[in-house]
Formats: sequence, structure tokens, C-alpha cells
Amino acid sequence: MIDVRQLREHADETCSALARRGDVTCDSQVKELLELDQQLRQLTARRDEARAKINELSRQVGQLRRDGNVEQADVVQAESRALGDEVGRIEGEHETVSSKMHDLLLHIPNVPHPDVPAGASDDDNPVVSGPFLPNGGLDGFAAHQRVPHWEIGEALGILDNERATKIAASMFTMQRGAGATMARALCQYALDSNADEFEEIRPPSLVSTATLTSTGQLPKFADDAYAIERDDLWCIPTAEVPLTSLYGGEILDAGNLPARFMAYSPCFRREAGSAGRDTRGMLRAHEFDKVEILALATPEQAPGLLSDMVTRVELMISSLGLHHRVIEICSGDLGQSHHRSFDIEVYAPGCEQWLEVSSVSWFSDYQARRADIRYRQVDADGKPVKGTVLVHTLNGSALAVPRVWAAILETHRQADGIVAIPEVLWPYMRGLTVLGG
RNA sequence: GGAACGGUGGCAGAGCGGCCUAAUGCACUUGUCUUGAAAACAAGAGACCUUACGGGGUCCGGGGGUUCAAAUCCCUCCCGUUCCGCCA
Repeated sequence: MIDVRQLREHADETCSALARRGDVTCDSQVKELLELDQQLRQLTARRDEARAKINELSRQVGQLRRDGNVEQADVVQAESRALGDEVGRIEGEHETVSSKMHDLLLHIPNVPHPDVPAGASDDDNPVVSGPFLPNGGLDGFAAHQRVPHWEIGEALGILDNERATKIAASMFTMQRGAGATMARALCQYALDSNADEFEEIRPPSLVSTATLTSTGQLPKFADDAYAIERDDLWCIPTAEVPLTSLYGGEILDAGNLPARFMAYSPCFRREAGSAGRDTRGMLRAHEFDKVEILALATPEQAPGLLSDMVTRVELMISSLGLHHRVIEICSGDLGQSHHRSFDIEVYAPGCEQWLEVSSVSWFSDYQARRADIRYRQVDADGKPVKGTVLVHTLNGSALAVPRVWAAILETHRQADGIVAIPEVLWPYMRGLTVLGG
């Protein structure tokens, strides 16, 4: 959520920053929020005043009873009871206003970073690095690379989506043999490559409603997540969800920032809005594996971490011999919680499209406010400063398995139909260096 | 899943309707003393909301209730420990 105090004091700036998203509802939402905020503060003041009076009167009642002055005690008691009723009424109003306000806050998006390029949709996202393609560009791929991975996978017996559909449902995938090994190798490789700075976590794959709300998936995108209603749990759509909430409700020491985590996890997505799209192969599935990297940082550390994380993903993709480009998400295409965001896309010559394999994002304090993750600052002498500050959160996929797996099949397919496994994966392949050899 | 007992400040741990504005100990911070440190002594110290910056309010696992008044009584949910059952 955005900062109500910031909004109150700099309403115009916030509104015009939000307007860059091109979402017309923001303006009225902000106005309504400010009104509710005003009401809430008045109600709080009235309630606190009445409560202070009750506390005072109750103290008197206790004293009077101890002194044996029953008559006077009854009088004061009656006065206090009347005030108690008054407090009850105010609290009722308070509750109504504050829940309205909270609901609104959960729907108002984050303020874009000033450097986010202007644009209306994903057509306006500029390429900021690359494209890194073979000589000849998109025409530089050989004919034997222009086979879609679902055909390659089936021919080599390493992809069996038909049976995945039989035992689960459509849009589930299944790799077999060396294909399954390579899927796992990719995770292992991604974890090992980031272990220099990121602590490995193996988080729960099911989380509570509160946890899924902290990262912004709820309440707005409930249809996209798998719910286990009987136990009031949700399947995580990404390890970002448990990792962000790792320190939810806690106060960290500035000395421990940035705190960096990485996790392998399965990811579950209902893909409610995209039925019938990308149904073939590995481009879109209800369940897939991913290694996520995430950082909790001070506002000062955040920009450097953002570019570091993008660079890490680029290096990983290059080391697999894949062709990529980095695009920046423009103001009109930015996700609700995002402050600034970059996508890393890999070119898949077989299905002839750029595949989004990672999205690295900076959330400013938007998620931290929801999840209540703060830190204590230290002064020049290293002594703790009074008060607390919200952390900034950043995250991105270090490696999303299915699309990378698909791009490897297509990019490294040789003239003989066999796929060369990238050398960096060899240590994890039990001696295999090719698929289908 | 069944039973019993628990959840209090950074930690440990008392309190079981009103002098709780939460004891005490440890840890912490600042003074005094000291060349410096330790020890001793003294004082202080949390979070959140609000403020006319004097204050005021909220927080004893969460929520609800009883009461003039709740850490304390009642209901409910969550979490923990131990025993039983079941399992990997």
C-alpha cells in the first residue's frame, strides 16, 4: 500500500505520479481516501478523549469504593457508563470508516519511479539492453533451430504433456528422463550461481490468506491463485510470496541490510485470464519450477540492488548460450505493486517469439507496508536511532524453468536433431552432454 | 485427530478484577567513580496512532463478550509444549 501520510501531505504530486499509469480510477480513489482519512482522524480524537475520561472516572470509582463512599461512587459510575456507550458508538463508526479505507488502500497501486518511461501498454516498453542475437539477427538462426520445442521434446521422448493432462488437467506439463534431469539441473545451477550473496531458503508452498495479501496477490487477483478452502490456505504463485513475508511484522537491524534470499519452489497459477493461449509446450502451465531471488533493503541500497539483480539474470541466461534482451516496463504496463520493473526476455527460434523468463522489480516500501517489515536506522556512531523505517523490497526470477528449458531445446538443437546441453549444466547431468544422443 | 498445560516488554519470569502508570533478574543506554576498563551506585530505555508539542490514546497471542473498570473472568480462533493415536 501507499503511505497515507505522504498522500495527505503531497496529494497533488502523488496524484500526478499515479496518473502516469493511465488508470483513470486512481484520482477518485485518492480523493475518497483523503476524505476517509480526515474522518478517521476526527473519530480517533473523539474516541481517545472519551476513553481518557473513562479511565479517569474509573480510577475515581475505585478510590471512592475503597473510602467507603458508595453513594458518590454510584454517581460517577453512571457517568462513566454513559461515556462507555458513547465510545461504543464512535468505535462503530471508526470501524466502518477504517475498513473502507483499508479496502481502498489495498486497491490503490504503487507510485511509479520518476525514471519509469511513459507509455500506455506493453507495446511501449523500450529495450534497454540488447537484443543479443547471432549474426544476422532474427534471421541468423539455422533451419534446424526453427523447430518448436514441443516437437523436439516429443521426438526425443523428454516431454510428455499428453500424459500430464491425463493425470492432472490441461496446461500441466511433464518432463521425462534427461528432460526431467535438465529441469532440475537448471534449478540447481541457478541456486549455486547466486549462493555467493543469497541465503537459500526452502519455504512452504502453501501460505495463509494474510501472507498472500502482503505481496499484493489478494484481494485483487484471487482468481489467479489456487485456493485450498478447507484449510484456508493458498498455493504460492511464486516464492516471492513466502520470501517477502519471511520477516513480516518484524523490525530488522540496519546492519543486516540488504538481506538477500533465494529459493527454489514450485509455482501454481490458475491462468484464469489466459485460457486457450500458449497451450502447447512449456510456455504457460498451471505448475512450474522457479528459482527466485529477493532482497530487503534500505531505500538507498535499492537502486543498486535492482541493477545488480538484472545483471545476474542476464549473466545466467548468457551462460546458457541463450539470446536475450532486457526491456523496461513503461508506466502504463507496470504491475500494481511495482515501483520500477525490468523484464528479461529470451528469444526462442523454434516458436519464433521473445519469451519473458524473468521480471526483476523494485517495490519501494509498498509491499513492506502491507507485510509490516521495518528496520532501525543507526547514526554516524553506529547507535540505533529512535523510530523505525519500512524496508524496500526487490525481487526477480533468477531462473524460470519451463521457458528456459524450451529455449535451450530450440536454440541448441543441432542439424542431427540432437540437443546440446549447455556446458554449465554438465555437472548436474550425470554425465550427459546431449539430449537424445 | 484426542487429552492436559501454556502464550506477559530484547530475553527470562511474577501478577489471576481497581496503588499494573506491569514486579524482579539478565542484557542494553547514559551518568558518577576511574588513566582506561571492570565492579558498584544512580537514572533511563519499546512499538503504534494523534497532538494546540504540555500531552492524550492503544498494545500482556488474535478477535469477541461481561464490567464503572480486564493481563486478570467468559466465549472463540491461532500458535506452542507434553502424552496418546496416526504416519514419512
